[in-house]
Amino acid sequence: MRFLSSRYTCRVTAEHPTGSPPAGTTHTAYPPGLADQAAETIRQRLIAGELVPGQQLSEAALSDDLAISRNTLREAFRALTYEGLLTHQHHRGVFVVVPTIASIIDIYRVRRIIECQALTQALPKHPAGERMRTASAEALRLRDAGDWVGVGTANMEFHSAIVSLADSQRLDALYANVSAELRLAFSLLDDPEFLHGPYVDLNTTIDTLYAEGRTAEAGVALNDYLLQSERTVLAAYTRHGA
Amino acid sequence: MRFLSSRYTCRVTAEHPTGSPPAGTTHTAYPPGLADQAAETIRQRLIAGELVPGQQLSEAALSDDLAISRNTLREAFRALTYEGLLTHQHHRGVFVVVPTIASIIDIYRVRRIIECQALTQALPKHPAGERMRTASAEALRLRDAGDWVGVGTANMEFHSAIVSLADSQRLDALYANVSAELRLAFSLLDDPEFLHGPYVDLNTTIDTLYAEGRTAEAGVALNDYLLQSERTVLAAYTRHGA
DNA sequence: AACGCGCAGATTGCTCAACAATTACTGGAA
DNA sequence: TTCCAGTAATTGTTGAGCAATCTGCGCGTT
Repeated sequence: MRFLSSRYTCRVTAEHPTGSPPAGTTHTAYPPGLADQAAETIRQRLIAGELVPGQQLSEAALSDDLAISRNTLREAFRALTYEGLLTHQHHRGVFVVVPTIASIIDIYRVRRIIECQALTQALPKHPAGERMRTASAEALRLRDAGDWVGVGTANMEFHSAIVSLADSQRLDALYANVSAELRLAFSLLDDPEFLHGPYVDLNTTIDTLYAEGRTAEAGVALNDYLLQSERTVLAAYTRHGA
Repeated sequence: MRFLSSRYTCRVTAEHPTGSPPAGTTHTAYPPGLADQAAETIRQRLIAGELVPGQQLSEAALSDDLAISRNTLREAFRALTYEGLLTHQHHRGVFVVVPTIASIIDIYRVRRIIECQALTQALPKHPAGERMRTASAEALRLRDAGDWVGVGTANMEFHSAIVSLADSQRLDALYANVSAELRLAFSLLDDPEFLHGPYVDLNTTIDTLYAEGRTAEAGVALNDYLLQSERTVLAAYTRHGA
């Protein structure tokens, strides 16, 4: 079957001589396409809590609801599975991922390695610094307003900004996935004040440390931050599971 | 459309009470399924050089060649696109990714952050240490045999082992993707001796530093290693592109 | 009552054929 | 040559359909 390889139209397209799509962003073209739209819809239903961890997603029901064909929905499933939000069991169907202790530990391991390194090695005056500032300020504001779920999203934006200090599309994409998966775990715990409240002040601390150019100190502060957060989440998880 | 959400069979399956598939490994069940097989076949054709960067993959031709339907092939495309090996342009088709300077810089940025941190924070006597040892020995052996492409794969295995020191499935998966993409760039350059030769000895150096528990020194050595490798690759790339 | 067995019923895996939408190609006309 | 149709080819998406597999239920046996 080797000899068949010449069958594909082997024109090395001159359209993207060295350019080609960034290969690290959306991976899809400008008018999104139904499969991508469906994936986005499912993503938003996940963060809205309409789909809960462990729930099965029936192809027939969902394709009917989204008004797309089963084949198209399957493509969306494939994408979301690779993002870590759904699992696919052969001949059984796709399910919303249920976060485990192991996956939470894994996620925090990833976060410590990437976030701390990004912060420690960050260049001063990086554009993402502004994102950090506004996110931490927003978290502060929403905490005083009692909007704990808003605090959660602001927190996530803050950490996403930290990762983007590293200037890597691939790390940004990984973190987006990891972050979405962690949100699933939080939704399972259902105590946003306890999960997000204590870290608002730590955000501003890290924020100002970076602004002052003390990135090394900011890095260790963030490490402590994440270790504490991990302990909290795991404690809540085991308490909740019992 | 909110009220429709109850239409899906909302049984929280008791089959994976807290377990569920690891969610970080293959994402698919035991008998792989045609789409996954097709994705694997395409992957191997990529590393075999049968598919070159920039080449278009026609749905009709490939589905015919692989003896699967277009829809199934599309699922495979979706997967490979998320792995960073293919790009998808709306209404134009899928193409093998052509590595750019920017993507190479990005990949090395990821590698420095993850590999160095994994090595620096590595625990002693980690099982992956054995993988490092055998991989670096294999690279040494293959270099003396003049098998430079073999040296390349041994090198990749060595670095994959370093990443697995961090004990994170997600980092392992990310590194697998990044590594495959980098292989694409190497295939474009087509000078394995120049690209892999100089690093065989550095592998053993890092290897022994880790074995002696001097992880900090190993980490900085790896950092220099990667910086040098990046310079080499970028130089070859610009030379080749001109 | 508990356990195993087997048979529908439902769901997934995959294929095929078809059509709309878009892009690529080809052949003139200016 | 350049521009601009018109045509061909490819992708996007659908819907039906069938085989393979899983699920659940009833039934008989112990």
